[in-house]
Amino acid sequence: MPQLNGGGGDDLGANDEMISFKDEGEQEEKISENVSAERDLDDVKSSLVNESESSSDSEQAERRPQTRPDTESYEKARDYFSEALRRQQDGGFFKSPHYPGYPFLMIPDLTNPYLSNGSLSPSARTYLQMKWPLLDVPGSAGLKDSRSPTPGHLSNKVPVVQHAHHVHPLTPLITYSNEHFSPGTPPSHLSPEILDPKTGIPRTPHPSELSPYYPLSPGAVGSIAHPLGWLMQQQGQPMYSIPPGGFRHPYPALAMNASMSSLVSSRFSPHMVTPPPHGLHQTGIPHPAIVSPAIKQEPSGDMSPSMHARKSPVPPKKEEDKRPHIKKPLNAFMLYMKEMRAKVVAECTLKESAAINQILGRRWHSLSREEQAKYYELARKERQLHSQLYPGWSARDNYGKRKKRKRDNKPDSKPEDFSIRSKKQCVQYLPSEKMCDSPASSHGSMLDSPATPSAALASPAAPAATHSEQAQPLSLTTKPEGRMHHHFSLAGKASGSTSSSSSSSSSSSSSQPISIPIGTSGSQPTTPILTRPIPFASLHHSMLSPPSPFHQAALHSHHALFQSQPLSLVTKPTE
DNA sequence: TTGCCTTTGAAGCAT
DNA sequence: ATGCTTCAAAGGCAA
Repeated sequence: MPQLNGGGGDDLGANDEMISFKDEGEQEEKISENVSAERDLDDVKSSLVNESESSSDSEQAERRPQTRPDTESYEKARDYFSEALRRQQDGGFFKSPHYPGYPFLMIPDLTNPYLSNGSLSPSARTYLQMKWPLLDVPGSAGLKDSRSPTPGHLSNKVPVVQHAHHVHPLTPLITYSNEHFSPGTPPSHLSPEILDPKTGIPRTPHPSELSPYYPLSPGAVGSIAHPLGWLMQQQGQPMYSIPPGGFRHPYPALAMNASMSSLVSSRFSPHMVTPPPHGLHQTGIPHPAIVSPAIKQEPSGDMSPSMHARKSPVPPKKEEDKRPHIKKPLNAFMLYMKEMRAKVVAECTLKESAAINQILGRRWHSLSREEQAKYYELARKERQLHSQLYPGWSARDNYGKRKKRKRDNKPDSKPEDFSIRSKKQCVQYLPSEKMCDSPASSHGSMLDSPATPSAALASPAAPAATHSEQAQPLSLTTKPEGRMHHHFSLAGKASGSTSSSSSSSSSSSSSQPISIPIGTSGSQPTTPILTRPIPFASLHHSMLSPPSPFHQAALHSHHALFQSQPLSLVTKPTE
């Protein structure tokens, strides 16, 4: 029932494909997925790569024959993957926790839908599939830092080792940590130290600095770090070493904290406070979210991180921002990306994030509400955790830290620039996407997604499911033209806008923005900027409680909007 | 070496 | 209240 989609109806059209895909199709999906994925990738790639080389031949050549070192590993991964699939089919894999990581956070919430349900939603399976295979990959081990604890060691069974690019499924929760743990990362005991963003040199923060961000004592904070963080980290970044011991301990604590958050808060402290055994992980580790840019850049070198970090005396540069850079919590899609990226990467040789992200975006849309709901909830939890960890933090703190986006360029960039940038015109691949996952891509999900989250918020566990049910139908309706739902904010994004304009212009579309194949073919043209019909958020907020009615209403409105002005392309004038 | 590209979502800011 | 902007991850690529 949850998935009305089955009945989906017309709208599903797009969705249908996807859904079917996922559901039982998973197995098939895998198979087909590989194919499709490759195609998608190829398409994307070609598009991205650009016009210059478009020949399919070349593509193929690229794919297979090339035996890049990476490729090999990927290949292996694939093999494993296949095996994994088979196994899964057998059911073996399912047993393991869907989200290995979740448990940590969610432990408190055993009831939590994610975990609780033994049954994995199709998507969940997917996750596993992806994850496991990768995890298993022996070859990948090589990638990882030798120092990293052996997989077995780390987790019972969960092979933590992944391809360098692969992120542990759990990562999401840990996300904060990624960079943190980079090789250069200071030893845990140093945790209190904060690297200077610019220099990368560790410095000791003033208490005052910390206070806002670290409600807990610094040490405490370290303990807070997401347990998985370590795992994740290393996965992502081969180098940073995971303290062998560090790992486990923290988890429990973390788990409690994270999920329990408010409830457990009291407990929380005690755990945190606990002195770290080795000094590392528990206390020593800075929360993942706190990142110093410098760290990232550190060459993953070989040096043991600890040595490194400490090396630099830390000339406190405190000036500008003393505050450690606390990253934003990942949103649902980002979490999804983290998980799936590995899979996508494994499926094809493509490594470009841009291309991969496009694919992921499509897939995201193709996910069923339930599946998406999971991520939304996860994201919600993550935000919650984040807020707890960093009560004073606000997204705005990070504003301006990230280099500037193109936005800066925008002004500069004139039409000409567009052409330049146009390198990736989305439009190009739109057509190709056809197959892809998602025609639906843009449209339907948009509605859902927002909805879901809200629902989730309303009631963490239940809502998701419920919501999904309702959402699905709705989404169905919405579907198509909807692409627009997309983040129109893109308009805002300079890049998007610019490119879009360029693309549109190139394709001639400013006038016909909609040239985009709405339903099937098109996925989202990044280029065209659509106007957003209704702020979902607002709707949700207001209507959290009444799900169905609300959704419908929302849909309708969306629909209406869409139809009325389905895609209004906004060419984003560069400012 | 740095930033772009690309995706969606969340949050903040501006109007 | 609405819309726009920035940032989150990630990794190849371009300048």
